[in-house]
Amino acid sequence: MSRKPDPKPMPKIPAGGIQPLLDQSLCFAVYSAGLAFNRVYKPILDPLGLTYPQYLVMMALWETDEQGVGELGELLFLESNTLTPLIKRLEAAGFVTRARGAEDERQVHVSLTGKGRELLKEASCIPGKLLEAAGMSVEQIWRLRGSVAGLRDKLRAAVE
Amino acid sequence: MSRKPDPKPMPKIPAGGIQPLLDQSLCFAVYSAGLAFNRVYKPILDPLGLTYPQYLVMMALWETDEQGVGELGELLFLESNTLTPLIKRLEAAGFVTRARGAEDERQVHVSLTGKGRELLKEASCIPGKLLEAAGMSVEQIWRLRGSVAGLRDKLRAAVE
DNA sequence: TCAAAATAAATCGCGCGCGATTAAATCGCA
DNA sequence: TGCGATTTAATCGCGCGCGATTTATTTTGA
Repeated sequence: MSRKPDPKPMPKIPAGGIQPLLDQSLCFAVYSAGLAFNRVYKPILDPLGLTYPQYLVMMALWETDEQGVGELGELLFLESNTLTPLIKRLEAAGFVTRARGAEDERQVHVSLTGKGRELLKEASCIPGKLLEAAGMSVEQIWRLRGSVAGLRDKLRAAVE
Repeated sequence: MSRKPDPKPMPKIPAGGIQPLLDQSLCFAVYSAGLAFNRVYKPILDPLGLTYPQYLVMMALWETDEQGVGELGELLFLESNTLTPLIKRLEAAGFVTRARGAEDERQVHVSLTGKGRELLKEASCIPGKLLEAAGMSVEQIWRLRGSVAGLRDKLRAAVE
């Protein structure tokens, strides 16, 4: 078990600044990996009638049913200007219902319909398919997930 | 130097499938990290008059001037339906010019203007700013970049 | 030679993300 | 109690990503 030598040399970043290079950028790696995930998910989610962001909302609701738009936004790091039309499309597709809160009429509670709960059965095979597409061990994926989530949290902290 | 214990237990994925969970998903980590990058870049790129995808195209051109739409697409993993309007906006902003190829008139060559080359000077400080926002060592970032790019390549290979 | 196939970019429509703003309900506090 | 401040969601406009299609050019092979 010897350490594999890094195939590319690590770039230096002097204080004066450097030329930003595409394939040396972590941001571009994350950006293009996001595109790649979308392309893997597309043929898997199309038969379910979901887009990828809609799938994320459904995941949040399968985990905890009946959540407010604001709560979903905190989980997904999205605002109501993104979530409201997305959730309306999920409602139009029959997966969720939207209802104003009784105690606080500013809030809108999003709940799964029977059809929405049923969809979880068909979705349960998705993590396995992604695991195969990623072509990495569960351990590797889990470590990478932690690193990327940590990066996200650092970046979020940097803009307050 | 002892190994830090993983704060979260690694999930099992039995063959029958499991409930997909948001914060255990590598895809969501990448998705939300992408959102976070965008939010860090916004206040940095706004003064330059660039969006984040436009900045990526400029990076590609700063590295190699005069590239075809197809070449840029291969570098950035984007198609002409995304790049054409984006590049037209860069042209309208005065950063690039577009010209049909002389030998093959189907191709459109994108070249930097003087203004576009000038912009590199103001952009050279960006990697440093991002390094600070990420709050990680250069070594950590470089390793993570490699892992995420490797994941992207595996995912791309999985959809041909 | 020349028409069919292939290739490159552009066009169109839709669903995000998000900054800015608006509308409505609740809260706070004099 | 009442009125301004705050909170919550919704609305609007713009720039991506991308599937599907179109247009223009080049390549091909009978």
